[in-house]
Amino acid sequence: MCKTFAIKDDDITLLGYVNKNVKNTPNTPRIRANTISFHSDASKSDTSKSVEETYSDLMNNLNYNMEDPDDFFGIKLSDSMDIIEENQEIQEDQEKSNNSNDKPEDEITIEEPKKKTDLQKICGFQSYQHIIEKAIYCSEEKMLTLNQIYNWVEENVPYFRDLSKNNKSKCWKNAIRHNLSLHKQFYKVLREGHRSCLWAVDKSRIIKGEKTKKAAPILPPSFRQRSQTDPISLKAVKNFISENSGKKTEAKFYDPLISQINSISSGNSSVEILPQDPITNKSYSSPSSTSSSGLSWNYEQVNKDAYVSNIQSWNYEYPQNDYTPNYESRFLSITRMPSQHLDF
DNA sequence: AAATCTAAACACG
DNA sequence: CGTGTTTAGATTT
Ligand SMILES: [Mg+2]
Repeated sequence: MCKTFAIKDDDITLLGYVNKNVKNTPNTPRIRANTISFHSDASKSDTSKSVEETYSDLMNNLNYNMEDPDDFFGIKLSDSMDIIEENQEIQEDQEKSNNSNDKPEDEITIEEPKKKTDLQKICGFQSYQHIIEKAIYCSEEKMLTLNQIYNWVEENVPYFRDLSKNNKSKCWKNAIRHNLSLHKQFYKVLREGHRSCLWAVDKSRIIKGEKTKKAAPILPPSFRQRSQTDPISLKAVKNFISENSGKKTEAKFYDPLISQINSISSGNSSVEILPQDPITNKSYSSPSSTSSSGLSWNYEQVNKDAYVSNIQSWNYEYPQNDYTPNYESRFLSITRMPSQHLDF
């Protein structure tokens, strides 16, 4: 169902910024750019197609209305221009704040960072884990409640304090909770008579390379959420095509059951069975493992009969939740943007 | 490939 | 509704 044509040539990687309503992080827009992916209905892995072939392959498998040449899957060319300008502003702002970054007065001792991560540049801590550890280590009892961690952060990390002042604490507080729960070095100390627990740190609880087993998801491909990266304007695509005429593309095939492209391990799939998508009547192969969110898992063997009967029980009503199926499979998306952009 | 970030569903008192 | 647990897609390293 999904086929990714990554443009291979190093010199033609750039299509443009499409970053306005970054769907995946709507509250924290940031810059990105880079490879183009054509998600189409093509069913086989191809390599070395020309850009033109790739494009026509894409279009032949898609089903959409081209009547408005300025409108491509909800994004208007004019909006694309706005997007570029906004991104330039964002970049300038970031450079400015980087340059004018004299030491904040609330000095906290920070260990010499090994890596300069984005978070490091923004707030002085390498990751949320580091922030939480610091907060807990700074406490008398080496234990804090969630709310005390929030408070420590707001008192000691100007960046997050400012976010809170502007009513934008939802994301980082969520991230704190997420990290507390997810990472094994943070453990709970229950208290009698209190609703919430204390959190403590024990780094020896970290188990490196720990894997989680998981059953293969049983959901019809058509119901699976598609990439959330932004669609781009048709005009931009056409420009790209004409500018890169004849150059070779590399097609990467990936299983429709799994949407995180960069995590699919090639392993020999024990799950050859697989399903035909009842809508397209196409069949797919499945990778044996994927990882996401820092967790990795191996798929358990899927029983064919069970799988088939599951398929037969699929319900093709349009669901009303967020996981709206996208039968058209028509997204043309851009991911991983580098530092340049193309004018279109 | 692995780690991290952002977002959000969901449970529970 | 605040606290916790999880899943997941995107991004960074
Ligand atoms: Mg934990």
